[in-house]
Amino acid sequence: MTPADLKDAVRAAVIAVVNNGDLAVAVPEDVVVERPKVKDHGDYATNIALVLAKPAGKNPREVAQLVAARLEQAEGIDSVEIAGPGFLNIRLSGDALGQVARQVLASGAAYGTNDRAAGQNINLEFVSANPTGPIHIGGVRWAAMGDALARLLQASGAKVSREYYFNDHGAQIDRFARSLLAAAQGQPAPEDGYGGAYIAEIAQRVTEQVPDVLSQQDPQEVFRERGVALMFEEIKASLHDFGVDFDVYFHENALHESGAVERAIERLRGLGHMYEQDGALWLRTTEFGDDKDRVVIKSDGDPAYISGDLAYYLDKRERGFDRVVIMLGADHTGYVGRMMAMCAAFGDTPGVNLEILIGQLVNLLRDGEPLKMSKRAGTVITLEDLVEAIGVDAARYALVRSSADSQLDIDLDLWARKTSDNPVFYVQYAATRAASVLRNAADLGLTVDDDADLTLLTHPRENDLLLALAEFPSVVATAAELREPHRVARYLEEKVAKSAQRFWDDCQVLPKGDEPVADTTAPRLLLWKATRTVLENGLGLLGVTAPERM
RNA sequence: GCGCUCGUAGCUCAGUGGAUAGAGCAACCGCCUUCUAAGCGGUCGGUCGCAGGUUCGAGUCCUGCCGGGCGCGCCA
Repeated sequence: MTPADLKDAVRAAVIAVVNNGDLAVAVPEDVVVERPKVKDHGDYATNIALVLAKPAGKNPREVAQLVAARLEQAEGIDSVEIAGPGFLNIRLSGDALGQVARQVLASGAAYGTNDRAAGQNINLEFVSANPTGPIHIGGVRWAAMGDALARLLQASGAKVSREYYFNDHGAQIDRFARSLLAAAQGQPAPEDGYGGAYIAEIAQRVTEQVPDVLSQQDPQEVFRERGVALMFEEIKASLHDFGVDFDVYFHENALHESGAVERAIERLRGLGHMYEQDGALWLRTTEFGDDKDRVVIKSDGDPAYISGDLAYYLDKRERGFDRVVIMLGADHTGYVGRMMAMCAAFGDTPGVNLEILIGQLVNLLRDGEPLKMSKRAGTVITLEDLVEAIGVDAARYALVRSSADSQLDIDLDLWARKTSDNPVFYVQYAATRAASVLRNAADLGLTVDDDADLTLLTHPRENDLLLALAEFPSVVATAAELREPHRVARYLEEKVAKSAQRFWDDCQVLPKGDEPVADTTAPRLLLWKATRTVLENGLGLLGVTAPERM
């Protein structure tokens, strides 16, 4: 009996009461079944009676009694109590709960997947850091969270394309090229240019590739082209080492070279949303809620930055994506209005066809002090720095375990620690304990028996753990739907790992010394295997490994 | 000034309108001759920034105010 099964049972009970003529209401499509906070309130609770009371014109406790009487008859349900204003507190029969472990094993690596987003074709763009330098800490949050979200959406049945928008067009690239040239000539960085050791390094590599670069006719062009390519490879490589690979690396330049920008502008012109003023071409975004209209082609004839966004959005839609999701840093909050207006100008629905997720900034702390970053001083903290300090698993976990809405402080000392203070180690330790029990069992010649008698799992710790495992699919679905991967991390930590550690502490599994094999050994082994499966699957969704031993 | 966002325990953070607001850390007290003590149990700790409103019910939704962050260019 999973929560989903229980929902069906509750709904069936309501239908029965309605068909019986005792209740005159429309049966809701979805009913809420949740784990009560207080243990005395049973395994699950539903507020269905409170929801139906008003439309039914009865008081909630009356409705509760009608539904409870039916629900109590359902298979797998031990008891239903009416509590408080009209909650139904439900207790499952021991066997129904134990079945969860068997279901986990039957699904294996697929346990937790769901079809809530089936049929959606999603384009997920994230990181998209400029190719003018290494990926710094701001982009890393999205690398971890975007990749986790992609995995979650896929686990919910969506088709997902991970995409990286590579801004290799425009003035910033010129500044980058000038900076490389200056470095190669042994001159200081230009006033508006980029500094730091990586500039010198890239300049050096370009010089190695083209030894006579400085005597060529247009050396800056050589530095631009080769420098961008080298930076691009470096960014791709460090993301790959971080466990993040994209399906498409889209070059902004392509939009300008292929005529896609012009086509997008023509489309909008045809829809009547473009106008000329002061020698520039404008998009009337105010018509769609933006606070000012936006210049698309500047009066000097050059395309403004937004022109690329127009063409890029249209391109994504034409490639067949019905949902375009873009993850941006807090320094891009000002974009949202114009992007949504643009989406509407194309005749699409903002919030559905286009979603923009904004993530707040990340601070790194060492010895309780924030690490200050300065591009000028070259004290930029990069993805590699973070990985070097705490490792890929800890970095990814730290970055996804908090809501993107809140600014995040990452204490490097804490996350580098190999103790239980460090949340990722806490979860991984639970996973290794599960692995170790299974390994030790195998050494004793005990295999996991799918037919183990699960009614023997009656200990409160076993009960808690089973309830935790049963929640996994709905946690995955919710996290995907709300675009909140942190829900998975919190679930693994606070529900699964916690329950598993307690289970370990109170419920011996394997015989010690000359002890005979206990009746509980087989069902407990099965429960451990199910636990290991959920931890593996859950950590996998976050891009974090589940080690066999530590 | 306008817009977005955040404000929950000493600290870092959970809590998609439900019951007595949770977890980890920190502090203090316990539990290892036996499957990993890298763990477990317990104590302490809160006017959910403030004030109104909506609701049977508000940390959650609405309004105003206070405080922090970010953004408001024919830059990209």
